[in-house]
Amino acid sequence: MQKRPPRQPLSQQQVIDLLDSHGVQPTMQRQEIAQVLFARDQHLSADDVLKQVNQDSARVSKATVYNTLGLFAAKGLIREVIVDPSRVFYDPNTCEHHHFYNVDTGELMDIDADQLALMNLPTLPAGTVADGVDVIIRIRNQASA
Amino acid sequence: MQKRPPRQPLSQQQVIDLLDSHGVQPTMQRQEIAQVLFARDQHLSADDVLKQVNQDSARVSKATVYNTLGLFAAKGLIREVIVDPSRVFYDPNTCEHHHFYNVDTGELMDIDADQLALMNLPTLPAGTVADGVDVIIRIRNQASA
DNA sequence: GGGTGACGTAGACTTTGTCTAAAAACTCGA
DNA sequence: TCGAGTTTTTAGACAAAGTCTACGTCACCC
Repeated sequence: MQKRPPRQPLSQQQVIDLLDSHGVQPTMQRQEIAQVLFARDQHLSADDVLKQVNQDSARVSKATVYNTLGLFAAKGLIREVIVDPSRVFYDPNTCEHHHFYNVDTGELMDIDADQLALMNLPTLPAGTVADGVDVIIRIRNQASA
Repeated sequence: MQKRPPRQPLSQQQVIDLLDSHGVQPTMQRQEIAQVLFARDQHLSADDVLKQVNQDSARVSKATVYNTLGLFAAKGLIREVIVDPSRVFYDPNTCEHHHFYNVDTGELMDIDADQLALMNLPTLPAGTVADGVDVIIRIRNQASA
């Protein structure tokens, strides 16, 4: 768990420091991807990242986007959010928090940890350690069937 | 929410009644699929169901398996569980409960609702209604990195 | 210069799931 | 029983997300 990072576009130096501090070599491609991820408080799929990174002619390959997102997640820079069977979202907010997921629109919204408390965490199965707790509140638009 | 259904293999009549009572026409294929789903307390992917239904020469097509699982979920017979980016699991237990998901093994285990309480449900975004709450506790094997 | 290791890449490939068009199976009244 | 209309099933084509492979490039170090 780390402090919530700032949400204005980061300077190149800030991005480099961020990567460095998580033990990630700050290559050009990784910096580009980090810029996109941390530019604003948003939840992006791999494909979103791929499109945004490549929209103004800077070219990063699909394989690199997937590799990098996996690396960032493994290093704790971002968090995978699994709510939609068709794709994984990546969340630059690594503070403890949870999610609303609008089934109709595909929209994903944060819920601050202090808005939703969990009581009585159950004992884990023997030989296992906790890796994280995800709470997803699925919502629908009122009008929809 | 309904009572937890029995978990011994169901008689054909029980299956027919179960489908009927949820407003699902009990065709042969749907009965076969329901038998597999409700045979034991287990979480199956669509592919698991497809294989089990077809293992002893009874033939149900892929399209029908997917259609039927979707129908059963829509009618509240089973519940979709989204924990793994690569596939959806179907849970015959529709009582309120949550899940452990072992990231190392892919194993999915139930947590009874009374083992884990949620406090302070946050207010929903305007114009939306709740559709369900999923809590997933991700766990790893102790030995693994 | 030449070796080494980390990184990036294109494109083929895999897997999960959806779609389409047609066939088969029920329903129900006459 | 016939036949029209509806529902269900089907094979196979298709789509999308993600992975893999084999190679290319670059930095570093001797």
